[in-house]
Amino acid sequence: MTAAVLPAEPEPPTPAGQLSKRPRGRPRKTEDERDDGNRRQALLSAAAHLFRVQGFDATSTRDIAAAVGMHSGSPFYHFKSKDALLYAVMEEGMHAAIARQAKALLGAAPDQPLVQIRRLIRAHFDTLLGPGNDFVPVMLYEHRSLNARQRAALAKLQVDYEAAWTPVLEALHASGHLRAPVKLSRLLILGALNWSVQWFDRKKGASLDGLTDAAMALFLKEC
Amino acid sequence: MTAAVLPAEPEPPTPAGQLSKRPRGRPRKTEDERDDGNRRQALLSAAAHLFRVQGFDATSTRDIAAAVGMHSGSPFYHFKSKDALLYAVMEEGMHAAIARQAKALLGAAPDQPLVQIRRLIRAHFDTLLGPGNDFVPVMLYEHRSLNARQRAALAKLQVDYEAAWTPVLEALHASGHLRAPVKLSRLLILGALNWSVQWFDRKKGASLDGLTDAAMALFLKEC
DNA sequence: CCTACCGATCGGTAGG
DNA sequence: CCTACCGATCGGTAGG
Repeated sequence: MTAAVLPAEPEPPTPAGQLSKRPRGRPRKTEDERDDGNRRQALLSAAAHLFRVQGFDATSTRDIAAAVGMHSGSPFYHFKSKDALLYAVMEEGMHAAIARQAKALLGAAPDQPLVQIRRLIRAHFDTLLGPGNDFVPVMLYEHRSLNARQRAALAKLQVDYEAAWTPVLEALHASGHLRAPVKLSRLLILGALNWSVQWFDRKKGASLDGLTDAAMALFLKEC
Repeated sequence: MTAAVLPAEPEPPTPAGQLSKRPRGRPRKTEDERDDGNRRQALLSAAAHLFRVQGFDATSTRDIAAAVGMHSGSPFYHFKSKDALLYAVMEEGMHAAIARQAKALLGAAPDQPLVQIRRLIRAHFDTLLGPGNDFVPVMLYEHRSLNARQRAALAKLQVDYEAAWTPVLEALHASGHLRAPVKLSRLLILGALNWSVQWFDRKKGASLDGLTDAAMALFLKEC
């Protein structure tokens, strides 16, 4: 976890129409301006971690505030509701996942679906199980706590993410490496990977490469 | 869902210090005493359904009481805490799952691992997706809400359940139908199946047999 | 971003 | 199983 224990001395708010003992306007951070979007990002990371470990409902906004050295009401200065914070965590997770996936596919030629699928799987494990990657697991397991509007917005990102799998699976189906229908294959494969969040233990020394090998061996035929 | 829609007419509250028009004491059930463990079971079913649809934290004990026509404090006559109710739901789910699995395996000869795995998969889909089977999905997705003691007790049942898969997967590995390591295969396969709870839609006309076919085709080699 | 606080909800209980 | 209630927690806010 990266949440600061000692907060960077947040400046007291200057209320509307009232005298403040401090200079008006944005306080001139002498040289370093280390807390611009910084506090917001700290809240996001702390929330992602706590939501993942304890669950959304079991985590109070006070917990999150304390994790970054704020007081109980302060998170609402950055996020208008606990829900909005949850949504922001998930959105950031999906953006990172899509970027990681696109990057992974860059090195694989389109006519090598076996290489592509391996990279997709490996990138997915990274997103789920990589150190500090709490954001997507939260999305997978706290989906229900979103309202309809938020869910719809996230669904678009998920469609984008999963869209990358379809042509690869179709190529594998055509070449005989995949026997099950493409759509069901995608659902079952992603399910198998997603479930790893429940049992994978980083400390037990298992490697994401080993996991990827096993998944490849399980899902793909040799021809 | 089996929760009564029309609750059994919970009598209007008799305010404090006022005479009740009804006889005191336990009402004599004329002949049938149809609600011995009956109310308890009704609570279990209603809780399983609500926990599955809304989640454990988002379901209040008042919701559950209302679903079976009780008043807010009454569930605690049957279960000493909300946690205990959750645990009871999961335990009942696991007992049913183990029984269903054992029954499915009865008809398959030990030397036919392809038949056995198909039956294991089909029984698992039944447990997860069959009509009215809310209990095991609750177990899969509300695990975190248990305390350590309850989690340990359930873990034993899960070990029992998964134990049935190992010899079958070993036979398939030996015969070349399975290429990935047995233990990782079990984890990945069960994950793929468990995740179906997230996307399977009974109304869309998909059949559990079709799903089973797809899973077989995805996981197993032809030889 | 802090202080001080509110209103609502919730699990649980005593006593019948 | 109902009545009446309590104590605690929690998301959120006004005002500074």
